[in-house]
Amino acid sequence: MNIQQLLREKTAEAIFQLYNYEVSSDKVAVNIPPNDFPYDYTIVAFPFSKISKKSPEQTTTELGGVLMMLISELESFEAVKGFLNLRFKDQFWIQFLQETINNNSFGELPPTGQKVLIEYCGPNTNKPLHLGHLRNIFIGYSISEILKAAGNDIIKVNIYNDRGVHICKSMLAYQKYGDHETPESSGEKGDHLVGEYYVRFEQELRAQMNNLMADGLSEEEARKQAPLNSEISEMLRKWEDGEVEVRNLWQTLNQWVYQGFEATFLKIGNDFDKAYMESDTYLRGKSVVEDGLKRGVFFKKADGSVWVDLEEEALGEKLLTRADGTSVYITQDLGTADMRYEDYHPDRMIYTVANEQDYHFKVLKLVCKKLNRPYADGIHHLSYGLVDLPSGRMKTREGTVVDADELIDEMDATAAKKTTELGKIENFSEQELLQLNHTLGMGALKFFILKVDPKKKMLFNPEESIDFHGFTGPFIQYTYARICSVLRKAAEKNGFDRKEITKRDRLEFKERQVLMQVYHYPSTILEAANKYEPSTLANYLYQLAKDYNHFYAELPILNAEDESARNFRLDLSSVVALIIRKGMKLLGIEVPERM
RNA sequence: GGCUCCUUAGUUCAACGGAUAGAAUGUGAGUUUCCGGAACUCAAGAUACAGGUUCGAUUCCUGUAGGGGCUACCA
Repeated sequence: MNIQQLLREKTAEAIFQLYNYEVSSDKVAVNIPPNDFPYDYTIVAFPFSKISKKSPEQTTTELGGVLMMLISELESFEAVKGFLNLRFKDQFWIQFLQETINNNSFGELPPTGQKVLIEYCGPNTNKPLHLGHLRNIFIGYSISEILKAAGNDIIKVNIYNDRGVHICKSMLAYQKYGDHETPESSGEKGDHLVGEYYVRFEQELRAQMNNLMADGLSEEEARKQAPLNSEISEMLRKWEDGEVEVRNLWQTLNQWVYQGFEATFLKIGNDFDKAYMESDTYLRGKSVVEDGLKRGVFFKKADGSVWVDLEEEALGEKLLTRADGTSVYITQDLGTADMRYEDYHPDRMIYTVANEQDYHFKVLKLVCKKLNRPYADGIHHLSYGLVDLPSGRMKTREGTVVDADELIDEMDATAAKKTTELGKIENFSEQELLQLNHTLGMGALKFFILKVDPKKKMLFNPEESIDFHGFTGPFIQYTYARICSVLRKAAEKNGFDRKEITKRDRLEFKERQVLMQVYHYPSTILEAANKYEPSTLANYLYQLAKDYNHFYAELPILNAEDESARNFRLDLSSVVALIIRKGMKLLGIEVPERM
């Protein structure tokens, strides 16, 4: 059993013994004291002095005395005010290492039997991915891996927003100005090529509007009257009617975009189990709305538009289909949700979508409930904060959007520069060097993003390149590479056999510190999974690497004072390396054996 | 305007209602011929403001100031 769990239960037992009073064990606070503290755990005993009707010190002391009798692994305790500090025997921790060194599945939690479907990425198919998508993808991918480690079955899905007005914009611009350009002929990545036509459309539209506004029209009027706008509406109509020429154009451009996206996914090490297309799900959504209308869950206004009344929930009235019968955003989501449930019957459906859509997902869940969908309660909006620039939000109009492919290339280049400067890579082949720089560049980028609590907005400054020192991915990767180096040397010298059981009778402070951090790995996985927070794991791994580096700086390993210390420290090192490798993997980050 | 989220060192991020609010970066000063110096050590530096609840508040409640988001028959 987990120590903190044990302490909670034994504390409840002790309080009952002492004062004949029942406290629920999950209300007992067990903390981990500050890092340089000589005690392992702290029980907050202030609340018990009300029960005992004695001073906090006295109550805490009495509790400590009883716990010493109830838990044989305890070595000592100390009562400071209402804080009960507990120290476990060195032997307890040594034994923990011995068990862990032979446990290949350390940190993999038992199966929950739950099936979880997680959606992330969700791009429009009219322009390339940007930094915002990267945060989304890194969070989505990492949470998937973390939930897997926590014992769940995971289905990772993408949703392509592949139809609608915005898609027609790039199509129309290509039709007008494209001149049969292709990714091959232009040498450009498909998503970037299509994105250029999207921008081109906006420029041309702007020009038309400016002319109209010069004639005295308001901006709003100009937008309505611009010829390009009616052409867009016409194209959308043709698309909905399935007109062959438009559909072919649509297919062609979208294929280019998908190929571009795939190339990016490959570079960042991302993959999906399935992709849904809104062009497939929106019709289904319409029939969901019709069905709800028949059942009286929704209502129709005089103009023919369909609404749901959410006044009771203080969310107002929400449009579900337009007066002309066409679908809106939420219509598609209703169809998509049904299809996913049919496909997989998941216990939970997670939507990784930015917090600007908090309202939308509240409504979606509520509407699903009103429709009595069996999956309604399992809907969870994994709402994350936007990535801001120093100037504020990224804006397409102002050209401040940070392109994903460019950023990835820059990270590789920065890594290459650092690697060359440090000059530790003599024996690397060209291929290995490229691989290493990409590993480090992606490690820096992913860690930079994932170390921040997803719920919070975060800031990215394009002027300053992402750091490789301090609280970073490369810091942890370096720690791993250095451990590998030590283990290699140990193997060369004495043929160190990890399976040999470590014998040790007492611990140095730094050893104990690392060991305790190792101990907390499984509970960190569980916490990260429950809170949907890769940042919890990222922070943990950084702390582990830091603790290890302190240990490494202070105590010799290969030249340890005796054989048992040497073997023990090698065991400890290899367990830390294992956790770093597995833990970073859950963040989507690889670790190199040399760097 | 209505709803909602946020405000912690110069800067970027931490802290189940618990001890002296942690890191990183930047700044200054250092690291024994020692297993990898992308590391380690030391110093200075912060809870927007005013109340309230509590043995105890960065955390919970109320108000003020400043900022973000939503408030489309866009997605």
